Amino acid sequence: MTEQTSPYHHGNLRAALLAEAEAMIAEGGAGSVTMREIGRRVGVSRAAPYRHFADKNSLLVAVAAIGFERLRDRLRSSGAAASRSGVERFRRMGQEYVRFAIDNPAHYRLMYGKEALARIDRPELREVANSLFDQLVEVFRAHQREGGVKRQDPRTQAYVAWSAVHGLASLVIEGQILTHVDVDALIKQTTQTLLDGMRPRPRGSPKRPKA
Amino acid sequence: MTEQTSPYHHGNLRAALLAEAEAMIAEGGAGSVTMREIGRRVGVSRAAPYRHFADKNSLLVAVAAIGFERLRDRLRSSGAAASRSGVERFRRMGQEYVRFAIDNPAHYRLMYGKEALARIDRPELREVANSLFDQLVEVFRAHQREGGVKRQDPRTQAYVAWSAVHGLASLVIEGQILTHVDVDALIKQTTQTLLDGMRPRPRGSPKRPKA
DNA sequence: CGCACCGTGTTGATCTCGTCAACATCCTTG
DNA sequence: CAAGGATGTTGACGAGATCAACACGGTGCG
Repeated sequence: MTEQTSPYHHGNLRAALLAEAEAMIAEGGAGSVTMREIGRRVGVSRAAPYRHFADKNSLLVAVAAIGFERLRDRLRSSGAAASRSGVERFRRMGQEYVRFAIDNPAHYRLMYGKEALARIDRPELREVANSLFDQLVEVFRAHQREGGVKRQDPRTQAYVAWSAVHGLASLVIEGQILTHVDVDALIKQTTQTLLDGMRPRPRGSPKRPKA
Repeated sequence: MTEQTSPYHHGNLRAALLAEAEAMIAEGGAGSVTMREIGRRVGVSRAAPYRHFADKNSLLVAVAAIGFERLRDRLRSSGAAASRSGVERFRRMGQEYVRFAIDNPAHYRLMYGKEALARIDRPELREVANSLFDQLVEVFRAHQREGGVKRQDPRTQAYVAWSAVHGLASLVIEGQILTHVDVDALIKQTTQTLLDGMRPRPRGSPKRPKA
């Protein structure tokens, strides 16, 4: 396996390209990714990548899809590892979600940036993103059974929660939140607000407090 | 003023460039913007834009800044026009915020996409974005006085709310939310959840319901 | 065993871009 | 009216995305 004599055929170019692309994204953002440079780094010619990806966009879509899978798995394991309490589990997942974005800002941006990935609808992406969402829905369904949240369409709840964590993650990695702010506290505040806002009303629900 | 003889000097190129750039962004996204094409459309040479913007990125930053101003003003007037009730005002603003993004997806994306705007920190952008945020903080401050929301750092509340609406807007324009979903309902659900989650506890606050 | 074929790589060539440099126009001001 | 600055123009570069034609190597068939 020790191909020191640079064999004509790489052996596993596709995987190498994906890995290199991911590395470049982490280093300089998706904008710094170049088919030529990727080839250079992997040690192949500029056109070689085209044997594995129709075009640059396809390569980026593949990288983005990998990101979704990774995020999904990370949330899955963090959810499973959390204590039994649905609340705690929810909190934990929210935290992991934002952490993932902070740990991989450029990759995260790519995952959600339609701009970077041309405007075509890529079924592959939609699919893996949906599997992430479905996981969230499941959490709410379970949480409803525990009585922790209001009984209503869990998908709506999932969308609201997803919006909140994705929004926070996005604002943080785009530098919109002042640096001196305690992000962890903000995450907690966000998940807590969501939970409180979705908590079932004891009985007669006074829509307005008073004013 | 009817310069039919294509005068050597355009007269107001800078403004024309900004307008054209914005139009191109609306049409094909920020990625479709090209210095050469902008010049072409406006009727000047490819290098002319460089007399008004140091580089492409500067032009885009200027367009993004305009977007923030517009969004800020839109929120301002929608807030002012709303009924006196802080709750209603808040709801209205959230709705306007998401609507703005839906009405100008590519522009909105540009505003928040560090990727599209190189990674440099542009003070101009930060400033106008902050003025938007400050406005939100004010709303919470006022709402606290009315007793509509918990008394705590209003900036934290503003961040949480901003995250939620920005996240929702982002997911919608990136196509992450299934098309058949009622976005307006989702907006309402989001603002309501936030309000409920931030409502002051009557008295002894039972952190956990029971389980 | 020898060869046609397919999957992979390679180099050459084309087209679009961003941007800089040198030069042309105008307008304003002294 | 001439100097100077602002605003435009064309020519030239170098980087990139791709496509086309051609080279390598391993495989399966006769």
